[in-house]
Amino acid sequence: MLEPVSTTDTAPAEGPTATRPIGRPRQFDGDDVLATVVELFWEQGYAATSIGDVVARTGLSKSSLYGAFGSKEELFRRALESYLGDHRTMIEAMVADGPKGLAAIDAFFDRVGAQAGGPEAANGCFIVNTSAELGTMEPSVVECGAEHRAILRAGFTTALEGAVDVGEFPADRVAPTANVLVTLALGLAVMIRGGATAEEALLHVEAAKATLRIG
Amino acid sequence: MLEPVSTTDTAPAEGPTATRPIGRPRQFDGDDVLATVVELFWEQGYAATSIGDVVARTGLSKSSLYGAFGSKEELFRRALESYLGDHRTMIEAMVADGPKGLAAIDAFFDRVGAQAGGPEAANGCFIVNTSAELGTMEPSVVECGAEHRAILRAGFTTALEGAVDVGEFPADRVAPTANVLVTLALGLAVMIRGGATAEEALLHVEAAKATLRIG
DNA sequence: CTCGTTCTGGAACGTTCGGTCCGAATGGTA
DNA sequence: TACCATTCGGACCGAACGTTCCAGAACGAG
Repeated sequence: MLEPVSTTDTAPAEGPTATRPIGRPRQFDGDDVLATVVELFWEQGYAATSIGDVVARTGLSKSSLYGAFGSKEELFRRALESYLGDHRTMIEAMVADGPKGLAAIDAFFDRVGAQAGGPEAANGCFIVNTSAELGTMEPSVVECGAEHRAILRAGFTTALEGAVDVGEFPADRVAPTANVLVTLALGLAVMIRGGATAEEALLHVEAAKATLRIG
Repeated sequence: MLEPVSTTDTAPAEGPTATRPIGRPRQFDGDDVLATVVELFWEQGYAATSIGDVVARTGLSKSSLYGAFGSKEELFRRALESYLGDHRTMIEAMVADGPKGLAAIDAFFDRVGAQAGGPEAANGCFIVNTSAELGTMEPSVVECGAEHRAILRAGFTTALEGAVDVGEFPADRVAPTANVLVTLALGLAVMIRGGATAEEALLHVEAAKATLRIG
């Protein structure tokens, strides 16, 4: 993951001078396909999603899929990385562009809570679902989960430090509170994925937000 | 689930006077088998566990399994219910017999945290894993998850009320804090299942416990 | 002991799985 | 235009899946 550039794995080691690939060009965009595949695995999980499902959803043929991604396992890994990248970008954007201090954290949890009980089933967080499904079977998934938590922790820490700056929050409680917020985010994700009603989810979201303000 | 009595589903409607079953008796105990099956599904998840795995682990033959439980789906449902029952019993026992007040909550989270990074992989919570894997696909799983949260909420509420009685905790914060603790419990479970190191898990456990004492 | 009923082991069923293969199609290059 | 590396669609593969079936074993009742 050196460059976030669109690549499908058969990209023939593009040198500094972008060499035009020879032979018949791909008829699909690898990143578009990956986005569709993320949706699918996110909804159904790894084991319950067959290559046939992927073929049906993407419209590609099996050989195109295997030519571009190698195997179901690799395809899944790529999907997970893609999701993680998007997630990181989103968190960083919220911290940088959104409200500051405790309001930033409110905004995050409101957004999480807004998923619950939607018309189409709410799927929680792809990484959380995958961690729960596969556990420690796949080292890359373990690493992905750890990085996911690190991203959340960093975002919460930055927001809490902003809150400290404006006197909203005691400085000595930043680190433990960031950890609590990470755990709460994971818990809410699994709760929403599990079909909690919007009311129940909202209750937990409000309780999480209230936690920040009793110092 | 009227009686927690050992039944496998082909029990011929045992009347008030226990009628002796006719024909060849079972050569296994349904509850023992179910306990083994819980382990297996807990470790591997629903979709990744085959009937062949169950046969290998239990030592039963396929026909015995199908005769007693009907299908993979029913077997899984029974396993989940069995786990939920054990979980309820354990929580109620902790509340009734263990330390009181905030110390009861400490004990719970210490116990959760102690799982992390063990020699054999820590599998988190079977119900949490299942909720994350299956989402809302199966209504009985949704219901099971909701009841799991209700059990936790009730236990935490009782413990917090005990803390209020001895002046450890403000009465007006019992309900929201119980909800926060439920969310934290789910979050920790998925984190541990995902292979978090013992250090990271302990950090989050301590942060969770600290949350209770800043009022 | 014999009968009736149930359980057991293992073979067998049709389906679906992840993955491979190959001939036809494609489009850039010369 | 002819060439050629590559991709595409779809048939195909062996293995594994969940489930069913059946002949024989096991036991209680008569």
